[in-house]
Amino acid sequence: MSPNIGTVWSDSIEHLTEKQTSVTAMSQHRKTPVQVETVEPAACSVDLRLSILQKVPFFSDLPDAEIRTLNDQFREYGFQPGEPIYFSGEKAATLYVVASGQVKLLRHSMSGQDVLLDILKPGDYFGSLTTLADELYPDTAQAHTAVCVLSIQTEAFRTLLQQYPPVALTVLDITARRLQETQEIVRRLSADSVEQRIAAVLLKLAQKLGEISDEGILIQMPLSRDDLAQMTGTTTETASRIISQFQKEGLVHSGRKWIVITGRPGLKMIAAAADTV
Amino acid sequence: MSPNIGTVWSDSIEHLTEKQTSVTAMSQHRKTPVQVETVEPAACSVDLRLSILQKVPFFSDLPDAEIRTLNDQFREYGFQPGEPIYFSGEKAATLYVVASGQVKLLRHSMSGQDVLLDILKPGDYFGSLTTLADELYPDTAQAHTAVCVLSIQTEAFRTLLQQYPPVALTVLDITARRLQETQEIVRRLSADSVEQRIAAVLLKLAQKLGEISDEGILIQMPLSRDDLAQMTGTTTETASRIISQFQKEGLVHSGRKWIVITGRPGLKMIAAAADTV
DNA sequence: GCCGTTACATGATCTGGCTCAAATAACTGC
DNA sequence: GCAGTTATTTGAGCCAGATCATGTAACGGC
Repeated sequence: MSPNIGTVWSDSIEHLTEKQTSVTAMSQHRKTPVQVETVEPAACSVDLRLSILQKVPFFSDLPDAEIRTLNDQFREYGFQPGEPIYFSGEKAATLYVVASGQVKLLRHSMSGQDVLLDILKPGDYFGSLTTLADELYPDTAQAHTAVCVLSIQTEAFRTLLQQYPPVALTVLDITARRLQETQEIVRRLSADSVEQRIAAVLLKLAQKLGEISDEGILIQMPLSRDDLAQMTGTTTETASRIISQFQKEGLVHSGRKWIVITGRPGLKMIAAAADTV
Repeated sequence: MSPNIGTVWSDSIEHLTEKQTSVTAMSQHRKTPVQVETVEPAACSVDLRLSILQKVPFFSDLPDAEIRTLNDQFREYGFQPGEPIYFSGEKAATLYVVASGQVKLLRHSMSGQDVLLDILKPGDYFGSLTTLADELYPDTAQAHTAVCVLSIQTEAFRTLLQQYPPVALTVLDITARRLQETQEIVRRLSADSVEQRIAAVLLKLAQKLGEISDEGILIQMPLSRDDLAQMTGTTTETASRIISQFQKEGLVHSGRKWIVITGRPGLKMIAAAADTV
């Protein structure tokens, strides 16, 4: 059997915003180039709430008036970096939407090893989407940066989905897409080397959170070797070694908790390479 | 941080059907105990179609009259074991439902290694659920046994979802559930040993396709060491070694392409064990 | 019932990546 | 600016599991 193999998803970076880095034009920086936005932890303004709800892909189809109504159904919460939003095993009945900042989604193992499933950005949803079975969160959500999240009871959300079929379809699309992406991760964990997996994750993050800087594509969030390791099913040490190697090869420029991609084509080669050459 | 860890999903086997094994009461069988149902490859009867559509979780809420209408929208196809239903990379615009038999869902890697994402049973859907992006199948669907599948154009299906919001919600629930399960696989691949992964997959398959026999729970489908390896991200040899070991420990009884679970509690211990004891 | 084919088993060897360990370097708070 | 803390780097040894190799047993076809 010789099926078509290939990357199916778009991998353009055209959407990336170019931000004028006022600091260190000579690029020999040692300080993090990541711009951590300091959010008032306990409240996002009403304006922010509305603009976020509009930005949530779910609701982008809805008329403004409807969104204003929805707005009342949501509550807002702020969390500090590292703070848990909910724990795996807790009773699950709430759906969340990231308003600002980033949220980590992770699963814990008996061995103590945590696996980082995803890092969510503003507009992404998480938590309990459906009123299934036993109603316990299978994963833990944790603030990665300072975040503001909007929340709604799962039941209320489902009523809403019944009311607006197009919204339900959009939510389905997003969930189906996430399933595809997660299946690709399964494939990578089963068939690719750690080096390939790390290259792939860097490219993915660049696509998702990348920002053009004078040196290359800055992944606009704090990203430690350990985060990287938890995302690729390896150890901190190995992640560190691989990043060092990439840096030697001129593919990335990195420091403490930040990475700039300087050789996207090279990383793509590595991520896609068949071992058997 | 010390979050709650634990199995969230129900793991009962109460639903398993008990089938009177007419063959080899003395259980020293060498021939496969798996009962391969021989289906007319190119056609499932109209009755079968209706009863399948009713069984599909999507439509179980719908009144019979509606289902009869739906029936016209579906076409049916038969496939022989090993035959591809669609290939990754092909243009995707069709949604399928398994009517009878089992379907493998897999992804290919450049290295030639295939990863088995799931084995679907009657009532399960696969193919293109949503009209997303570039419309290429990211995975390959292949008949595992002789199968009969029903198919509908993705567009028609979406129209249908718009018409029946409760159906859309059910589809969403199923997709969300699959996402959860796939994330659990990611966790296992990242954090568990091969032995644990194989034990877990056996239990999962037992829950899904198990049938009580006089010896234990028979996984009612052909299941080779290679299938097992592709599901757990290991090699055929290692899978074989682990099964041999399980057999020595009295946890399973197995032959060529079949496995009976004789020690469910033992397997559960292994699947759940923290390495650090 | 025999033969060819296809799974499966198992030994021997090799290695990518994990573990353990210890030294630096970057940030933070004061 | 200094001290303490936390992230990163790098080395050395080790091991689970991959690879390579070979033998054997089950099954299907005729």
